[in-house]
Amino acid sequence: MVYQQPAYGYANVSERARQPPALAISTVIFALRPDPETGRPALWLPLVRRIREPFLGMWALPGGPLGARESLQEAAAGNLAQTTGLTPKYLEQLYAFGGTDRSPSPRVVSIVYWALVQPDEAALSRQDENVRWFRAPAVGELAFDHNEIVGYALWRLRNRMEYGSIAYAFLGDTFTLAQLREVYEAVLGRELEPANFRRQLRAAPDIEATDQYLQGGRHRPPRLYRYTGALLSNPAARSNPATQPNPATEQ
Amino acid sequence: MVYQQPAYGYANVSERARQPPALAISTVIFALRPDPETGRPALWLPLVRRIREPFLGMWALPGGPLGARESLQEAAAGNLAQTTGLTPKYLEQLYAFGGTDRSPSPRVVSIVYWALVQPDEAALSRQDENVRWFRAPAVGELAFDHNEIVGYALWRLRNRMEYGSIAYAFLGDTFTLAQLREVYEAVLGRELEPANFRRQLRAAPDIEATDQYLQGGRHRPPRLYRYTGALLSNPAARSNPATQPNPATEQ
DNA sequence: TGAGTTAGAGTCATCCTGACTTTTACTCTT
DNA sequence: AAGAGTAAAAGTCAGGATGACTCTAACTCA
Repeated sequence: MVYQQPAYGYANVSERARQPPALAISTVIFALRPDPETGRPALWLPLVRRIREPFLGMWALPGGPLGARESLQEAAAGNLAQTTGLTPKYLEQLYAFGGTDRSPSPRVVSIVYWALVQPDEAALSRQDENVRWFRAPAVGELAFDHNEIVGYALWRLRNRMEYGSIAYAFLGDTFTLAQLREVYEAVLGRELEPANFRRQLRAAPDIEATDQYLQGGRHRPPRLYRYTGALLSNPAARSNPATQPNPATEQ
Repeated sequence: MVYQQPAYGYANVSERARQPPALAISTVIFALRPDPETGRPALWLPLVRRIREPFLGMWALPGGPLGARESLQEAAAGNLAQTTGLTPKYLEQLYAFGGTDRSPSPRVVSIVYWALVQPDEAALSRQDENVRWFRAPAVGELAFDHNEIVGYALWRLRNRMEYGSIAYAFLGDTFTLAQLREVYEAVLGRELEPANFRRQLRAAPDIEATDQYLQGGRHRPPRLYRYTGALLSNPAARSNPATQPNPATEQ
């Protein structure tokens, strides 16, 4: 509205903005760990403590700058490994947050990723003075607009769960149907009928029964299953719509 | 993996990267206009011609830099109005593209939005030597990675259409059920049963029958309807999951 | 050996969906 | 003025999916 500006020009970015906004990559990490009260699997996420101003001492999402030779995805993965020691099974872009008032003085645009890790991996992760796991969604007051970001990530997680193959990212290579159901229950926040859940999963195409059973329980040993489908849904990984035939012209 | 880096530090961005990546905002705009062959509504999108290197002369998505006092959303809307003269009814973030090789030399991270406009508005939009509408998905070879971006936007549009209240963004304030069905057909690329479509829409909560009828056709005049629900689903606009009651503990 | 526990299969009424038919209300042509 | 043409709107029906529930199988522990 103010600028007299040619139609399109990346090259112009630095000409105009004296202080171009800084770019940061952050990640919301989710894992299932037992609830201290009920003992049942529940959602947790790790946060790191700010060791400099602004918001010094407060908890925040792990993150950092974008390396010159890293893609956004690589930056998220790399920074995650550094700050928390985690290498997630699932890592996908969540949203780019770029409000003008989300950080004092130098303006920061954050591209936020969200990750899902398996419980055993989560148990290995570093935990010290500056890294701690919190039970979602009760994470207290966070630095910047990170409460809003965590809320949005939770919403997306639940949304994806309803029509997506995302639950398997919380689990190991093989799993019982009860374990898979507990993932759904923990994320969706409600109980599911075990019998109906089993029926639906038997109809799912890319879940495959192994010939192994999980021993050790005080009851009939459950069969182990394996997921054979794909997990990620990046723009690069999606099926290409442009090459699909037009059904309206067929038949 | 290489950097020795404190846990979290936005302030570090400029210390390390000598040339911090430039930030650009682009938008994929969709509108329904008649197909020149069949005359039925089809998907179109406007592109602008590059007037400088790189990719000089090629078609590209409208876009530009991020103003210092603009949010990302405002930047997308403002740039849209400048380059194409459009003020979309629906405007939402699509994805942030940040591969290291998507633009020659200075590296550019693009935060891409997607917009839906009504046909009458689209007809008003500027169209000249440097702005032209293309029939999706046949847009030819575009600058940068914009073919990939358009493909992803199309995929998202179809995905949203299946369980979303997005179709109304293509239409005016009131519309007939046949018009709404044509929107679905154009986007999904297949024909729908008019009778079943009607039944489903009668069951939808936020679609409301007016007492007006569209005259002028050579047949029984159809009733006009109005959409009363919300369109956008930004992180800010979503319903907050943390405040929702837990269904498992009810009843 | 029997009680306890969960796995896993099966039953049944109900809702939703796709495919189709019928009736209504308008315009255009003869 | 009457009938043909067209699309709107309502109705019908079979099949599939879903939610709630019951019953049997297979293990462990006291």
